[in-house]
Amino acid sequence: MARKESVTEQMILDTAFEMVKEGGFESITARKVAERAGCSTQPIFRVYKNMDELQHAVYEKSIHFFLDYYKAASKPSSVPFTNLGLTYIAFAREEKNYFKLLFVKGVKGGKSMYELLNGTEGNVVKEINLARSRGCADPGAMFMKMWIFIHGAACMTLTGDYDLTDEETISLLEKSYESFSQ
Amino acid sequence: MARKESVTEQMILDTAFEMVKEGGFESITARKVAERAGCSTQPIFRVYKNMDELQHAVYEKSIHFFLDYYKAASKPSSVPFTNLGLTYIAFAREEKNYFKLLFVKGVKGGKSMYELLNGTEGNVVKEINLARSRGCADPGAMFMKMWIFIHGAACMTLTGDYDLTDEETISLLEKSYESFSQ
DNA sequence: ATTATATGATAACATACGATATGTATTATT
DNA sequence: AATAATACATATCGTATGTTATCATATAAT
Repeated sequence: MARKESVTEQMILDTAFEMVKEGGFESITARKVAERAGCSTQPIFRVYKNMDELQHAVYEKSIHFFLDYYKAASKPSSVPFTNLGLTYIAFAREEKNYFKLLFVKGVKGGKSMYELLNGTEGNVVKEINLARSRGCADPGAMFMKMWIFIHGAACMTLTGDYDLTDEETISLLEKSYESFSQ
Repeated sequence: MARKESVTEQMILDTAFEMVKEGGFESITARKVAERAGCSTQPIFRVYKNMDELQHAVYEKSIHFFLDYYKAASKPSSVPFTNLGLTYIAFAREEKNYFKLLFVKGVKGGKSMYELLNGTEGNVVKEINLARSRGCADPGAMFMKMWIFIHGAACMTLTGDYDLTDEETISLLEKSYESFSQ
């Protein structure tokens, strides 16, 4: 009875998501997404009630993107929080616009930094438990200090004020953990 | 011979600058500035060649605003960098949009974080010298570590992930300096 | 083959933006 | 008072945005 769908929700969402990588979250407009997807603006508003809905979908997809990014990069932890931190900083360097969207801008109704970090795998909890098992007296306070430091480095990569290699970053984080342990 | 000026550059700049406080840098548009200043858009483009010029003037004024803010809040340093850091974090909490403009967004052709911090008074250099005089072996590395930490706390106040009192912040910064000294 | 209907392209509407042309108001000089 | 020069308001242009109405079309069910 009905005409076959030729522009799917996946195509629209993927297109919008890709546009964020280079152009940032603000670069998503109905016309630009349509042009890049090779269609008119009509299918966008068929699938999504309005642009807010599409933006929210892109935000959610960015969350999964980060969690996948972390999963792929995660190695067995040597010093607690250093691996999570290294990945976080690398993500800020390599995926600036997604990092901004998730951890800097503070989207309306978005998830908190802790919720994002902990994810579905309980990453933060795991690291906190690791710290405890290694004799850290107050793993929660340790996480706070380490994360302030890690987030600072990540944000400074955005403005070009932090530019260390992964090896240097690892060394810096391990030394910091040691310092905060005293 | 000529008509008297009733809309001055100061009025326009002050209006635009005030608008940033609540609405952010992006809220500055020719029409909104004009409405708030009680004039048409014409005087804006008489004084400034285009909106880019006005934005740049607002950016410069924001720099002076930060430097004045720091000057007013600066106390004799106890532990190096803690006072500068406390003020920086307080500025992020109380003047979110100016903080974003100066230290997060990275304006085209804008000053680097270090340039802004050091300002006309050489604030950073003073703190580095203080650290050296107190026996710090590598004051430059100490500044880097301390500032990554301080910037992290400041950025986390923007998203509500850091919410300590000034007293707690001072204590945290002093302990961090001590930790990094080991 | 016909028909019903969702799909999507075209075009348009309403709004907001930077920027500018034009006419009017105002002021100092003559 | 007349004149010239500048400032300002009004109106407008061109563009970009979200959103929607119209309509041709493809396609599955009959």
